[in-house]
Amino acid sequence: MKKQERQRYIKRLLSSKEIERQEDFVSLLHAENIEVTQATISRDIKDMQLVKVPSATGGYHYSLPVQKKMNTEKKLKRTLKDAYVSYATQDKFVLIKVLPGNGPALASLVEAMHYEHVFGTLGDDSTVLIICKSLDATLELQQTLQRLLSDN
Amino acid sequence: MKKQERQRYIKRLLSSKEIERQEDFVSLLHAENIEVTQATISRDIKDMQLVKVPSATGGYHYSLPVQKKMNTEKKLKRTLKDAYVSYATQDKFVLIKVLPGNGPALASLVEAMHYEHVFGTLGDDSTVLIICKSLDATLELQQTLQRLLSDN
DNA sequence: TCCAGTCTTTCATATTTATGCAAAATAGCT
DNA sequence: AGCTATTTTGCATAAATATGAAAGACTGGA
Repeated sequence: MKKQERQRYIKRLLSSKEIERQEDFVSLLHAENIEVTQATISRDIKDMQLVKVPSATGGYHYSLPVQKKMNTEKKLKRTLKDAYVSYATQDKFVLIKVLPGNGPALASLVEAMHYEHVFGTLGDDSTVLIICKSLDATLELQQTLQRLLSDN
Repeated sequence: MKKQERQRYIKRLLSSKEIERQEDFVSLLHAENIEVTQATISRDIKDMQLVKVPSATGGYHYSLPVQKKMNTEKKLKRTLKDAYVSYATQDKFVLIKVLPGNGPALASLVEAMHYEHVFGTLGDDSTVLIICKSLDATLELQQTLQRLLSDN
């Protein structure tokens, strides 16, 4: 499946870069040896229901749809609350201990959130490692997680 | 304040109609005797961080920003959970009883959600009345509220 | 009141996005 | 494989959106 694979790439790009224009997708995909035109990207965006969000800083960037984001956050919250054991941070890392078996699920939910600040995520049976992009980012992520854990 | 007032109108329009293009704002505002050009709307949209969402049905429509929506829903959920007493529906109405003092807050949160299906909302000290646009709409709203009440 | 600074709007247009249509690719059949 | 139906894509361009620059409106002094 060609289209699906491309859309997977698109999702990945969403989380890794600030994408301002559809042409950006075209070039970034080009860099990964995927050739498409802006027209196709426009249709992908419609398919995937991505939105172009005016960012606080004055620009624009594409982002996941509202609905999906809400659902994912909901699941993430539930999983966190259900499985959370403890966490620790060091440098740009956040390490979350969870009940056995919950690591992969939690990791993939964190990934699905496409957090701006997260560089990568990795989950084994009972541990999730989140690598942030900076120290500040780590702090922010920590707060986000704390919020999810504490709030209704 | 001219701009702010206009932006207030824009928010109201958001909830009452499916707005597909910026020009739609221009005409709808024109109908309310507010004259603006598309350029201004474009800037308002940037200011207000509205997004153009590809809807499931194939079209597009403008909508409130992700962040705001998530925050509002969160508050709504909390308020519902905290203050909920009972509810009943009849025709296109949903009547929610809440603990004294919580009506206005709940009503304004419901309004802030700009639910597609809601025609109007009204809250006194301990009651919120939501008037839907159709019977189906009423059903949907009921489900939405139920979901908010029951889920984590 | 008059002015300087700030903010807002429009006009004109550049930039970006969406889409009709034809071609190409893909998937299902037999 | 060979054929047909369906899906996906690119091209060309229409449609929609964003924005520089100039003009207009508003603000708080002097």
